[in-house]
Amino acid sequence: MSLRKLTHIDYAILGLLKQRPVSGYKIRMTFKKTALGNFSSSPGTIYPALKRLETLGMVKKKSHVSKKGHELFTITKTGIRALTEWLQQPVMKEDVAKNLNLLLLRFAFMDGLCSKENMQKFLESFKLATAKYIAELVKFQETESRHLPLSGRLAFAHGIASYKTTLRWCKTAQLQVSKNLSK
Amino acid sequence: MSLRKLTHIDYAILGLLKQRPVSGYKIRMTFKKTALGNFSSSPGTIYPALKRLETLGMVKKKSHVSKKGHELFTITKTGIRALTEWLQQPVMKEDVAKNLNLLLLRFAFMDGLCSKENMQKFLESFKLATAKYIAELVKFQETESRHLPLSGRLAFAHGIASYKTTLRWCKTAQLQVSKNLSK
DNA sequence: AAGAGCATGTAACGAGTTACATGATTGG
DNA sequence: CCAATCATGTAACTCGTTACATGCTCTT
Repeated sequence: MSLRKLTHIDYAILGLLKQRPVSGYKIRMTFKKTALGNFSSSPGTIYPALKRLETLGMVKKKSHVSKKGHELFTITKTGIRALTEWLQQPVMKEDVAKNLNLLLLRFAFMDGLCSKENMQKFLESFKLATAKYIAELVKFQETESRHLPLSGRLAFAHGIASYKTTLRWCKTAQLQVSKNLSK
Repeated sequence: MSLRKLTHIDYAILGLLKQRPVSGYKIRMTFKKTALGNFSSSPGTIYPALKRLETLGMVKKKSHVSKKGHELFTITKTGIRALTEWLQQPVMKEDVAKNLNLLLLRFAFMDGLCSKENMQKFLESFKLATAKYIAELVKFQETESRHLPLSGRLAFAHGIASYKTTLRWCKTAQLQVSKNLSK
């Protein structure tokens, strides 16, 4: 029911509300001032998004704090289900290439919603997809890169270095999660 | 005149056309299959964008290759001017936080349009902005990070590692450009 | 008492997505 | 000759951006 697909911001909002109920303004400030800053914090984005989520039954107003002009939003069971489904979506290689931040956001939200096993599964497929993508990039570099001007080659090299960092991160994250798992 | 601001895709198209005249379809395939894949390659994006750029006088059809259904586009002087201005925009710290790829794209396009001195200036401010941003992230990590769950902390650590890689890249890029400058 | 910051909203606009539609050319 | 790929385009829809508008609350 109502599997109308949500936008990235919708999921980011759901993830925030999962941690604790907050107001629209708090959400805006979070998007503005924290590392989640790749999302728009403008009122014209947040408030319509909250309204959308409300009509979908994924968030609810907790209005007994009715100081007028300070409305807390809570995530509903439906919202939690949608969020969890999103978190457990398989890691696609386009995600690695185009939406890396989103993958990290998904991972960040997993605590408390996904089992450690699911987190491990996520990290493993993340790692594989990243390694595969790096291989593609390196192959391109070997064949085509000489035709690029210096700045182009350097920019391309940044991409490779960046994904290698991500690959290393996957491995350390796997270690950390498994350590946490066993204690 | 006509300083109506262009979108990111518009600039990406201009940058491609600067290298050599290509068809709309070629542009689509480039966005689809190369590392520029963060841009949409759908016809509903590319063809309207080309039309927009054409009415702005930034690209022109080179239609003597009129095999019907294969129209090459060329960049005009106006287009080159707009592209160059964009490349020489100062590096803002929001760009580092939100549009890193765009900064790299700008750098990739600089060869042939900007002087080596301008490229050096770009890299220097890029490096400073990145270092500043890393400092902010580390500060946040020290104060707030303990309140985050494990997956949140790890995701945050990815951000820091990633920007450190970018910082290192800035330095090596500076070296490469200066080497190239002296020969 | 005034101004800064908190807090919520709306309306117009532009751009990207999706889906559809068409036709030419090449390869098996 | 049929399918796949090349190649271009359009229309409906939704979302995000920008700019505006309102009112409360705290501090100085």
